[in-house]
Amino acid sequence: MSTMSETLVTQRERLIRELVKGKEFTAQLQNLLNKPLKNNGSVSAEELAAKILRSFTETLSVLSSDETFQIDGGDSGSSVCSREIEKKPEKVKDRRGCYKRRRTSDLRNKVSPTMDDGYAWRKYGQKKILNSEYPRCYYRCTHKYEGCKAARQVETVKEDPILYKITYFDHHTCTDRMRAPHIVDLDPVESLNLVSFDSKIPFNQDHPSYSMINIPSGKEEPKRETQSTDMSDVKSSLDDSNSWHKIVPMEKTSSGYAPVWGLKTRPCDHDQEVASGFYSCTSNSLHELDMEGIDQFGDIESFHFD
DNA sequence: GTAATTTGACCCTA
DNA sequence: TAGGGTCAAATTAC
Repeated sequence: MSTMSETLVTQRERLIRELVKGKEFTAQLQNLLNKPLKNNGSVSAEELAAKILRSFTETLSVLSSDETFQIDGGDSGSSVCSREIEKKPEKVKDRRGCYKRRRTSDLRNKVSPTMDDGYAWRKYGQKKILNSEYPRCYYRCTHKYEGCKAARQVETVKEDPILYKITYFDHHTCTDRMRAPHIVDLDPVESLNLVSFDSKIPFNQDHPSYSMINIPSGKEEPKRETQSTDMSDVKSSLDDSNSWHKIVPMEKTSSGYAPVWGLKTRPCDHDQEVASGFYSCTSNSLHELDMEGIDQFGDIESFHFD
């Protein structure tokens, strides 16, 4: 018995060692990728990639060689257990052991004025949270039963009830995006920053935290207060000097509110690069939006900037 | 009829 | 043991 626990400890140590190595190699690779022209002389990107691969292969081999660490083929969060199939005669099913709590390591947080990120979500629960006046809503990907493990939790931000705090778990393995904007294919946390078709605030409401085009979409929430179905309305809304702000969500910063992002290939003088290839512009006078980029369904295919 | 949402119960974990 | 995550029957919407 003690031999078994000793083996387990050894296995754990190996796992931790390998994962730490993998993390270090990844950090080095990231460094290299940030400075592709300035190789620091120590290791090449190829070598690092090979090391990372070896490290994770080793980790996986440890995991798969021991029953204790068998990777659960099912859902990391909830799962339908065999007990359910056994159809107990009791009115209340015994669900003990039916699900595991979702792991918290692979989660991403986002505060957004909109819940919509282009994916199709199915709500499966809602909970009142202690010391919070707003409930937390639980969603999983509509394609869960096709194997997609993505899930998210949505909460109204206490300090700013027009905003949602969205926590994403796992990544979509399904490819279906209900009505995704065709700008770039990013993680939901990123992509929901780009364009949204669903908001808590009616178009033109003068709230400091954000403003954006309220483009009609195929499936709307019934509670929508206003929506424009005429693209000329959208275009006219772009004609004023704040047009850029109309399509760019504003984010709380230490100095007030600022545009969060913009997808541009060519920055202007006012721009700050907020991520590689992404610029946020704080000027009011600027870039004309090419409306040809918006198709008849309201999907934005591309933006053209002057 | 089917799909989505609501909601109370169940159960895991800190 | 309380709080929170998930299940699943009931209800609602389409």
